[in-house]
Amino acid sequence: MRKTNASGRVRRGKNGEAIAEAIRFGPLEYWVGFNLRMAQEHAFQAFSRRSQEIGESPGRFATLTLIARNPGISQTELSHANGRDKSSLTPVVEDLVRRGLVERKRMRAGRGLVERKRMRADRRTYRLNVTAAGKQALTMLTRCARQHERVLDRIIGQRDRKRFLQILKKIAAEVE
Amino acid sequence: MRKTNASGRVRRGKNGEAIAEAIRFGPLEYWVGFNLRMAQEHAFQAFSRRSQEIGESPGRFATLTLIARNPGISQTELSHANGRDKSSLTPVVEDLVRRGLVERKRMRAGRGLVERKRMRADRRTYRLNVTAAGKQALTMLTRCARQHERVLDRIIGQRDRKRFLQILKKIAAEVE
DNA sequence: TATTGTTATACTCTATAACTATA
DNA sequence: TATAGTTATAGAGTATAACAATA
Repeated sequence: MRKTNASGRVRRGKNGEAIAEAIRFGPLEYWVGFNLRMAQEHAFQAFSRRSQEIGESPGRFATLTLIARNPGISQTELSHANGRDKSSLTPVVEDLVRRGLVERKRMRAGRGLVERKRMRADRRTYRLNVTAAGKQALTMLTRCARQHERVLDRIIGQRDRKRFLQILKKIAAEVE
Repeated sequence: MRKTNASGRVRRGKNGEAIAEAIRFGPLEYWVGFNLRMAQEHAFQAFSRRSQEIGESPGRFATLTLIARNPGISQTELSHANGRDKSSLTPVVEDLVRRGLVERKRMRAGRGLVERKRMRADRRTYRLNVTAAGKQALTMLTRCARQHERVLDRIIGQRDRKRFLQILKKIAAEVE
C-alpha cells in the first residue's frame, strides 16, 4: 500500500498511478481564528495525553488549581472563575470530592476568635478546599504542565514568548 | 445589590460589609497552554455568535470551505483534512446534503474524453462538491469571517500579526 | 484482506429550566 | 423575592467497534 501524508489525497491518474495531492485550505490558511483553533487543539491534545497518564483531565487540573489558590471558594464563584454555568460544575466537584482531592464544607455558624460577635453562617453555600491528596495530585500535574510549557517555549522561542503571551491575553480580554 | 466583576468573589468582612476579591489564577496566569485555551475559547465564541446569525456553526464553515476548495474530495479524505474520524463526519455531511449545500455523488464508471480506456469507478467512495446554494452560504460565512478577522487584527496589531500567525502554525505543526 | 462509508453506541462537556433550602 | 447548589434533560461533538459493499 502506498502512503500519503496525514491530510493528503490520492488521485488516480489516467494510467491508474497514485498521485498525491495536498489538501487546499483556501482562506482558512491565513486566518488567525482558524490557526488559533488548530494550535490550541494540538497543544491541548498533547497536554491531555500527558495529564491522563496520571489520571486527570486538563479541566480537572484548572479546577483544582483554582480551588488551591482560592481556599474556601464557593461553587458559584468557581463557576464564574472558569466561565461555566454552576450546574456544569456539580459533577466535577462531586468527582473531586469522591476521589478525596477536594473537601467541601457547609458554612457553619460560629464565633470569631477576636470578637465575640456571631459570624455569618450562610448555609446555602459550600466552601471548597483541596485536601492533602489534592495537593499531591496538583504537584504532579504542575510538573506535567511545566514539561509541556518547556515544549511550547522551545517552539515559540525565548525572544517572542512574552509578546505572544501578551497577545493571547489581549485576545481573551478584548474580543467581543 | 452590589456588583462584582465577572470572576470576582465577594467576602464578608467582620462587620458584614462586602469585600470584592479577585480570583487568583496562580501559575495558570503565566502558562502559554492555559492562555492559548482562553484566547481560543473567547475568539471561537465570538465567531460562533456571528456565524450562528446566519445559521451555521464554525465546524460547518470549515467543512464547507474544505469541500469548496477541494472539489470531488471523498469523505475519508475530508475526515483526515480536519483531523476527525470518518464516522464523525457522516452526520455532518448528511446535514449539509439535506440542506442542499453539498452534493454527494458516487463515483461512476465512464469513459475518458480523450482516451477510450474505461475510467476507474470505485463505487465505495463518494465525491463531495458544494452546490450553488453552498457557494452562496460560503460567501456569507466568508464575509462574517473577514469581519471577525478584522476584530482580531485590531487586537493583535499589524506589526505583530505575521509573527503571531507563524507561531500558531508552528505550534500546531510541532507540538508532540 | 483492505478500504469506504454507515450504524450502534457511548462518553465528555456544556447549557437551560425547574426545583430545594436557605436568605 | 433572590441566591446557592442540585437534578433532569438535552444537545453538540467526538470516538470505537462492528458491519455491508466493494476493491
